[in-house]
Amino acid sequence: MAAKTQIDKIRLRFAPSPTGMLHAGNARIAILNFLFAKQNNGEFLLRIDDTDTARSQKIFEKAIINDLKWLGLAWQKTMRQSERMHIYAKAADTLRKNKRLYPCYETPDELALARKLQLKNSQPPIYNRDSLLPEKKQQYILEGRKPHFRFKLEHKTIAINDLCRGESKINFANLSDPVLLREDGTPLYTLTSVVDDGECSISHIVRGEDHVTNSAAQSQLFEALGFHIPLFAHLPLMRAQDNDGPLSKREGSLSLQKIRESGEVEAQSLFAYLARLGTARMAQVESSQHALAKEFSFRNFGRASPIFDLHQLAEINRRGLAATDFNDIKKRLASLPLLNNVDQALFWETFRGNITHFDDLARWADLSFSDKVKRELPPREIRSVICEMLTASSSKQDADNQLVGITNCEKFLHILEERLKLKGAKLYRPLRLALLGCPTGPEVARLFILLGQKTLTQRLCGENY
RNA sequence: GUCCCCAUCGUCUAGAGGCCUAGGACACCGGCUUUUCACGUCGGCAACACGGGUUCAAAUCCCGUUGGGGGCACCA
Repeated sequence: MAAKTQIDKIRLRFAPSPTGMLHAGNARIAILNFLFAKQNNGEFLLRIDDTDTARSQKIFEKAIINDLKWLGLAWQKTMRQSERMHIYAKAADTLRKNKRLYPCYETPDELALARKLQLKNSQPPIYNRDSLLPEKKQQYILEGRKPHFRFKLEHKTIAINDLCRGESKINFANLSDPVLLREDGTPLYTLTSVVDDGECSISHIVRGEDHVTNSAAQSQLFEALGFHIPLFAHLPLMRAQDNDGPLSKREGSLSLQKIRESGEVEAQSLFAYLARLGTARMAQVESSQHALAKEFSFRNFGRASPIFDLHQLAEINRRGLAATDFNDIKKRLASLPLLNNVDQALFWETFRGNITHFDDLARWADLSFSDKVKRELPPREIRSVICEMLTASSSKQDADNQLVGITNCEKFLHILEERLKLKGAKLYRPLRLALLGCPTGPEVARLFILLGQKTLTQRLCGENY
């Protein structure tokens, strides 16, 4: 028995169905699988669960792969269930031989009606195994019906150990025998997933708690097919902020593609947020994949379903950006307008602490370098002193006071304070309005360096000075 | 309807009977620092859903109520 759960290598998978866009909830599950595999030097596989040919689309598959790459996930192998149909047929044969697969003849309408009736009578809507009755079966066959096939669950009660939820009991009498083959002979998820997980020796199945009953039924299927049963971890589903229901059932605003295209969140920030949502470390600053993998543990996660909070995410994003090195972002910086002739490293150093989203940089670039921005010259008394000083500092004789380097700029401003007998907002607000046309922003000394003496003189003293 | 899971500050959570007049992080508010934002620092606001038990003692255990999430497809 011990051998049944023996794990030779940690191997995880993320298995989306290409029937729509990935949303933040899917991404979280993908990330958690990835991190656990990474932590244990295991493998991480991507499996496209495209057995539902009516709903699966190639464009969704591409979008999913794009989204996962954007998030920074990497995987060893990509599989497609549509390419493995012969393998599922073989597995079905095995089950038939073992008398675990039996034909059923009810139509979808009949089944739906039966469920409705059961609910009305306070009964759980469980399949009643009518097709197992010889006389019913006989009658159905005489009617010329084509069968679909169900897996016969053993009706027993077992204890399941879930890495997230701990021990819980499951009574199989409360479950319907799952349909494994459609009337047209094509296999369903319950079968294909187990066959693939078994054949790939998946060690851990990490997914949302909407799968708990699936996992129970599938554990019997793993056994019936002679596979080791993987370890299971079912995480509480994320909820949306507006409490408008679970993410797993919703599309739209929280689709990864939309989040990505909005440009409001860095992939790394989203990754870190989703990796820790539901744990007590949600807002930690250190967020490299390495660090996240190292600290990962299923025990860290609460059992209640957490809310996806955009404000919290924005805060993580802001702090992440403030800590980002120029080298890690210079490629994207180059795509911003107005920065062609600008020292971009300097620009980044100047503004990285003043942005929440990367796109905020466009506004700072505009305020810094655009001719169209309205800026106000400082009042005359400030202007006259500062312009005198600027002229002096630009002369070669006064090399000591030239506006090069942050120290010199700070020194310059302190002298200005003393000469004008002005401090704080009284002095700096007018300077800001003159330099950027905006009363807030980075240190004025930094702006001095960024703008350079010529622009500085123009904006503080006017064109004709 | 039924089965499973859950219930602590605005948010994510710590808490496995006395260490809890409930801790942390983020947000928020205020002081300091300061040249604005930020960073830093100090402080503040702020929660055990409700009702019954059990116990010398309950956020913690039990029961009920209420509330939330999930499952109950020829979807995945």
